[in-house]
Amino acid sequence: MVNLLQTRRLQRYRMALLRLKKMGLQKTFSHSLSEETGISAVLIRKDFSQLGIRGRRRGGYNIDRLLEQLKLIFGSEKEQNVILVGLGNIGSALVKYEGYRQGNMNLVAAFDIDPAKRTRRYQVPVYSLENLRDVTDTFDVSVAIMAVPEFSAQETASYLVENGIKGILNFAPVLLKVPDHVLVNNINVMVELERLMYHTGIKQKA
Amino acid sequence: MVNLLQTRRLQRYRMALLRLKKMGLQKTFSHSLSEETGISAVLIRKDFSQLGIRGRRRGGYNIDRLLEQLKLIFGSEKEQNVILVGLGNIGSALVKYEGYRQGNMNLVAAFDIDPAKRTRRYQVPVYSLENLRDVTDTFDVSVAIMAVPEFSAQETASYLVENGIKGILNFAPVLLKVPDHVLVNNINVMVELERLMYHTGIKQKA
DNA sequence: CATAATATGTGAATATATTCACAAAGCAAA
DNA sequence: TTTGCTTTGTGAATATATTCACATATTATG
Repeated sequence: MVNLLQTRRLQRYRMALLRLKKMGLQKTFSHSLSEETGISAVLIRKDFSQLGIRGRRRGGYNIDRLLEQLKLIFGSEKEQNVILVGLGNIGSALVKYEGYRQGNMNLVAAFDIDPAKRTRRYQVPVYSLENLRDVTDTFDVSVAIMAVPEFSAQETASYLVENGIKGILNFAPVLLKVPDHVLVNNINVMVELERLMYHTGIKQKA
Repeated sequence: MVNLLQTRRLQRYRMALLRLKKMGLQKTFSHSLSEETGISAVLIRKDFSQLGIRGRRRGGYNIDRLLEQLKLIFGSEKEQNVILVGLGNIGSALVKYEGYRQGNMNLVAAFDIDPAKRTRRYQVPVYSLENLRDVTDTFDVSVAIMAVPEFSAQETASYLVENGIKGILNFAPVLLKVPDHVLVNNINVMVELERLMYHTGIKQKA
């Protein structure tokens, strides 16, 4: 019912709506949202319409109601637990990050092969991957952030999947081979930078 | 000529090719690349064809030649300089990151408003944003990584643009308003996590 | 040299996503 | 209550991306 492209947009709507709400607004219009999100007004209306969210022909959309309905669609009233694997540069940054709560998430544990990393210096307990199953069982975790080096990425991913992980946020620049029921989202800083380089380069030539 | 969708794929090809090369292979086939990248073989051939890259009707594609041609298309033989703005959690991780060189990039300086951050503890000099123009002029920088808090993101972005930045890799969860000639790429960890949550949730219900 | 096998290359068909164009609803004001 | 303006909601048209189907080139082999 809701496809991948849409989820991305829905989140943009949500973020924009939260911003507008914080500014004290109570209602909004497809055009304002468009302004705020960069998504065309028609498309916004189509999305809402398709999701069964309806506005008023002149009064626009009620922000609170909208947020509520988006929350329903995104599901997960209850907080969801996440784990983090790999405490390198990116991993350590993510363990210090404080925004999980805001997104209704909770980072419950981190994992690293290096015993030196497994100290109490971090905000969450750090374990060896051997303890993975314990943690996933205890906290009912199905999503993992994976910030491990490229060479061990596939192995780690397979291990995570074996132990019940169904969603992986992967920072390694490799295409992970996982079963169909597992979803991988990739974040690759270098790739994004290179794309910028390429396009600024093009502009110079033109 | 090369659209945004394609650049993403081209980079995947490049990464996969580098991997294959490292494994000692000299030639490859659209099917192998498909296996490696998750992109369909036909689409790969179409892409190559459209870019004027031709293989042999039976021998497949020569990896070195392919890489060379991709490099030509991506342009930028010469190293490009990048700056980093904001030394919070993510910023500090990115300043420590060592992979820029590999992508033919060079992180030349970082910026932060907090004077305490402007020490020599980091691998690159850290300045106040007042010195931005000096740095961009000296190093001919047109791309910036922006890892600043949400509330100052728009302001920072505008300032960067005023000072000649044409590409921004933005980690703040806001849609930046920039002139048409500026390209923004967003990376948002929370959004990606939420999408995973959403989809693993769906699977549970189904 | 003929034949079989393998991959590429590409026009046509299909699928997907987005915009256009406009009717219908709702509010405001005369 | 009528008129006019605004904004939603949506079928149809367009644009974009991907796959199908197959002709064509190339190599290997008997």
